[in-house]
This record gives sequence, structure tokens and C-alpha cells, in this order.
Amino acid sequence: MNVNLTLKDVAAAAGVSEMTASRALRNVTDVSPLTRIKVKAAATELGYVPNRIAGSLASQKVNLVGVVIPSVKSYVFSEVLDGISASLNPSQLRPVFGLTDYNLDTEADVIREMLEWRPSGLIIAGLEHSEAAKQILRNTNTPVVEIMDTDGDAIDSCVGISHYDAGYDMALAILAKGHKEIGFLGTKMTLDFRASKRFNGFVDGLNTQSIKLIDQENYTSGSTVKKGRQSTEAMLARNPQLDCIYCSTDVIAMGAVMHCIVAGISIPDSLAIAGFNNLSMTSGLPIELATTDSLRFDIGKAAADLILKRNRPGIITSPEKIELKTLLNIGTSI
Amino acid sequence: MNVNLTLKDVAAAAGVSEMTASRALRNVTDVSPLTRIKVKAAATELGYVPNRIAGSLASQKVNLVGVVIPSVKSYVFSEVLDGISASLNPSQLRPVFGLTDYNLDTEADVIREMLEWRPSGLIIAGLEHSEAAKQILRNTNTPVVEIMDTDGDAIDSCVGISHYDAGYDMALAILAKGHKEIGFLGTKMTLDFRASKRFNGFVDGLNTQSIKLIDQENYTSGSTVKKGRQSTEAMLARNPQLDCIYCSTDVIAMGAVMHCIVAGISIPDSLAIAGFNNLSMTSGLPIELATTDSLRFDIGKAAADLILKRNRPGIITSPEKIELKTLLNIGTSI
DNA sequence: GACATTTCCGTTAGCGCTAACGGAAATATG
DNA sequence: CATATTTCCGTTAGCGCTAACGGAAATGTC
Repeated sequence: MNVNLTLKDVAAAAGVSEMTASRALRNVTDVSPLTRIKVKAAATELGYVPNRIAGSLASQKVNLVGVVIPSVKSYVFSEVLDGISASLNPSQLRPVFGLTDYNLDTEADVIREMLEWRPSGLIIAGLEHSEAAKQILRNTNTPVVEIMDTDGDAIDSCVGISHYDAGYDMALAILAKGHKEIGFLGTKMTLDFRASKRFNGFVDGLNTQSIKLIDQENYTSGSTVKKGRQSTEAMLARNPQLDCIYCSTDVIAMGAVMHCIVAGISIPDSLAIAGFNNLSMTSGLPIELATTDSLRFDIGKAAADLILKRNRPGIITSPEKIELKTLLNIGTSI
Repeated sequence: MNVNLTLKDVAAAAGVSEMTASRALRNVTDVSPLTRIKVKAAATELGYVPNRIAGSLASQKVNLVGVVIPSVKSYVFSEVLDGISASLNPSQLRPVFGLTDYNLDTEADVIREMLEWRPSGLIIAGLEHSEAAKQILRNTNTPVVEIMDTDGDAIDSCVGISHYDAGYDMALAILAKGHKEIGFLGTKMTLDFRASKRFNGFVDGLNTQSIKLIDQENYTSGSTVKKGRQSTEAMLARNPQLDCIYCSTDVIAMGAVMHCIVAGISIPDSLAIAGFNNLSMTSGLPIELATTDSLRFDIGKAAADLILKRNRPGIITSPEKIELKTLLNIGTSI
């Protein structure tokens, strides 16, 4: 019941050497079944908690995978984390999260701090980083997987979807439904590179039929339902002729739908609405929202799988770029 | 640009001893300004990344705070994490998250693994743990703060709200509005101890006016808007006379509101709806949802502050129990 | 029974860093 | 100028654990 127990104490209690105790507790070979039982009994009896700091230093192995994401509030990354957990759970590796708050300088700090722990891998959201961060990432021999996005150059490996294509394809789907007076609702692009790529794809998609955006609003703060509702109201006030709004995320689209419900605007007859991500929170809406599934779980899982592959002893793998194909769900809202 | 750089390389490049290099990089005293600059220049020139594993072992200090929560998908814990980050960011300590998936055995494993890293503190959601987990927690000398909930006995320190009171107070507020035919919608209690306490408080609150619950539904899976909508529909079909539904979380309440919108049921005249948590996602609804603010940010911040206080050198603090007072917002939905 | 092989355990050394101490040089003090 | 004080840096010794090696005892082989 003492607190600062070391392996030495366990070894002494079991009447073996430290090394044997170490082997017994780690389920490593070269220990007789009987001895192993004795050592484990002594360990639980004493309440021994191994010191991984020491163990990692000695073995030069750290069973952690750093995961660097912008935020846990966006309803987007939780499923990425789920995918990562699903892949890593059966292994020895454990994810450790770091938050950047959509700030590239913070991101560089987080990456630096994570690498100081010499993790077995690093998973980072996005392809855009500060020069300082890129420098660090290029110099490390930790496997790095950039996720979410494939529109750009990866430092090492990469798993994601093409956000440009997602925007482009949604534009075509909206055009196919005959909408022509189209608005866009999204964040300030400097903050969210992927939203910006979707926007560019969307504009290019509309351009295939020479359609131009009627209106566009870029709010600065985070995406909330309320913001979506307010912005929709404002945009419709400015441009009553609008017959479709493409929202950069389902959270905003949800707000747009809310406004329509309150204002008695019928969807999609009077106004079509489309979002992005395929968030579960929209599943309760009266209409089925047109959206693009961003395959967050799959991305997380594939990224973690890559880290696992890289860590298999004796196997040397080269950088991979995995682009998952997005699924566009037309729903009933456009 | 080499990869496996150690302090020795930096020291050699700067022409000083390892110890001086260590002091220079850590911004510790006993280094002349000139030497410090030389060492730092050498470090950046080489691209040196300190090895925290070794540093932590030598200094017997680990600048991590373990945070053990059930899930990041519930929309509840993201703000707790925000509060923790807000408190820890200015300090040297960094949060590390572990997920239990509402499973006490998983929780015990996560706690054990976290303690193996000898963190500066541990923040754990909830007061209910497996015997194994409690055993480990009682034997550690790492400061432990249990959060969210104050209805019960803490192992060490504790920051939270009374979920029993939250349920009780909401019952009184609902009764005050004249509702009498009341239903409850929530998770299987065995999974969510806090929801269970709210339920008990609610029932006791209703009992002050001898009102009994008409109906009650406990779904097994996680809380989603869709589930709330479906369950509300089902419950109203069973009991058309219902004039109020208390939902164990705003996510479910949101689904209840959705059903009312679709079915043309006016809130609160035909049906009153109340939730819990005060999630931002409800802010876009046509009505203002009656809910109890669960003070998630404040709880996270206060918990991290306690860890910081415990880690101030030379200061010995004793366990504290901090019960924050919940804020009930009547809104316009009851 | 002589040898090879396997099983099991201990000894040595070191992972990369920092606490603690000590000491030389520089500066202050009377 | 002698002494006390401060500034700055190096040396020594570990933190708690595990890789690598070696060797004794047990088992197998013909």
C-alpha cells in the first residue's frame, strides 16, 4: 500500500531479480510460469504501478500516438477520434490529443511538445501548417499522417477526402435540381482551409453552367446553429430571390433549416439547403439534409492503421496517400 | 538536420557542458546571457528536440494532467475540456485525455495507464468507479479531482454540481407552471449515473405535490436528436394526455422539439419540454428551451485550478469539495 | 553417458536527462 | 588589499527501467 514503489520492491518481495520481475510483468518470454505468477502476485499485493517514463526511456519505445486537431467543439473531430481509437485499441498504442484552436502557431507548439515525447506516430488534421511546423515535421523520423484533406502536398503520409471535389459535386447536384439563385454561408476562409477548398470547388462547379453566387457570408466565430439561423435570415433579407444556400457545415445548415421552419419557408420548394459532414445531429430534422459524408470515422481509422503499419517491427513502409471517396447524399432538402 | 540528436550534441556544438546546455534551454538560472544565446542558437541550428521522457525521469516531474471522460461525442465534455485548457494553458501542465466509453472496466484500465505516466494530476468524470479503480486511486499520491457531480463521496477532491438538485429544481419549476401529466425521457440509468441522479431528484420534486410520472422511456444507445424525436412520438402515442416531458439531456429535448414542430404541437401550450446541460446547439430553436446550465466550462476550469494549486511547490493542500450552483433557465418551453 | 539444446534467470550497462554539490572566476565590501 | 559574496560552469551520480549477453540448470538426443 506504499506509494513510491519501484520494480526493485516487487523483485525483492517475489525473491527474484529486477530483470526477472520486469520480464514477468511484461509477459515477455524467459520466465517460468511459476515465477511469473509469484511476481504478478507480489505486484498486485503491493499495489505496484509500473513507471512508463522509465520503461520508455530504457526501451526507446513510447506507445503513444499524438493526435493534433483544431477543436473538440466542432462536432466533427469526435468521430475521427473514434476511428483512431477503434484502430489503436487492440494494439499497445494509445492516442494523445492536442488542440490547436485553428491557430497555426499553437499548432506548431503542440506538434513540438508532442514530438518531445517521442511518440510512435503523429496524426495531424490538415495539410496547411506554419513553416516552423513543417520544418520540425520534416526533420523527425516519427511517422506523420496528415488527415481530413488530400488537396495539397503531404509531408509524409496522408488520409482524407478531396474537399474541392465535395464542393464541386454538391454544386453539380444543386444545379441538376434546377436551382440558379445560390448563396454561400461559411466561416472566414483564413481560419478553415478545408471550408475554403469546398468553397472553391463549389464556385467552379457552379461555373460549369455559368452560374455565379448571388451572395456570400463569412462569419468569424465558430459554427453554431444560432449563427446559421441568423445568417440565413440576414441573407434572405438581402436577397429575397435566393432559391438555395450551400452551408460550409451541417451545423450552419441546421440553423438555416431552423429559420425556414420558423419563417414558414418550405424546403426545398422555396429554398434549398445543403450542408457538409453528414453530422448525426441533423437526423432529427423534418427534412433530410443534402450533405456530403466526410467519412470522419474511416479517415481516423485509416490514419491509425497507417501508424500501426509503420510500427510493425522489421517492416519499412513508404509514405502513402489515401484519398477516400466522398458520398453525396441528396436527401430531400434540395 | 540529423534526427537522433541529444543534449550532448547541442552542448558540443555550443562548446559547453551538457549541464550548462540543459540549464540554458530550460531558462533556468546559473547561465550567463551570452552562453544562453549560444546554446539556443546551436539547438535551433541543429533542430534539436528535447527528450521529455529522459527529462521527466531525471527531474521526477511530468507536466501532464490526465483527464478521464466517458466520451467526446456527447456534446457535453468539449466545454469541460475547454475549461481545463483555459486553466492549464498559461502553466507548464498539459492535459491528456482518456476515454472510457461509459464503461467502468475501461475506466479502470485508462486510470491505471494514466498513472503509469506519473502525471501531475488526474481529473476524472464522475464519482462512481469500479472497486479496482478506487483502490488504485486511493493508493496514488497523484492529486485526483473528480468532476461533474457532487452527490456522493469523493476519493480526493471534487468539483461539480448536484444533479439531484438539478432534477428536483426543474420538477418544481415545471409544477409551478401548472403541468401535471409528466413524462421522462432518458438513458438506461446504469450507464449514466448523473442522469440517474437527476431522475431521482425530479421524481422527488414532483412528489412534493404528490405528482407521479405518467410515463418513462429509457433508451439504451447514446443520446441523439433522432432518438429524442422518435421517443417523444412514441410516448405521446402511448399517453396523449401528457402535457410535459423532462428529457435527461438537451440533445434529446431537441429531438422532442423537432417532433412537436413536425407534428404541429405547440410548445409549451400543448406540450412543455425541458432538458439539461444548456447546450449551444439548442440556441437555434424556435423556442428557448427550459434547461439547467451544467456549468461545464466552470467545472473544468475549477478542477484544473485545483491541480495547479496542488502542484505549487512547498504548498500542501487538503482535499476540497467544490459544489457549483446550477442555473435554471425557464426559457419559453414550459 | 556424453553431448547439444533449451529453459530460465542474473549481471552489466546505459537510455537522455537533471538535482545536488563544489569550485573557479568575477565582483562587491570595508 | 584581504575577505565575503555573487556569478557561472562543470562533475558526479542517479531517476527506474530494459536490451543484450552470459551462464547455470534442466531437458533432449543418439
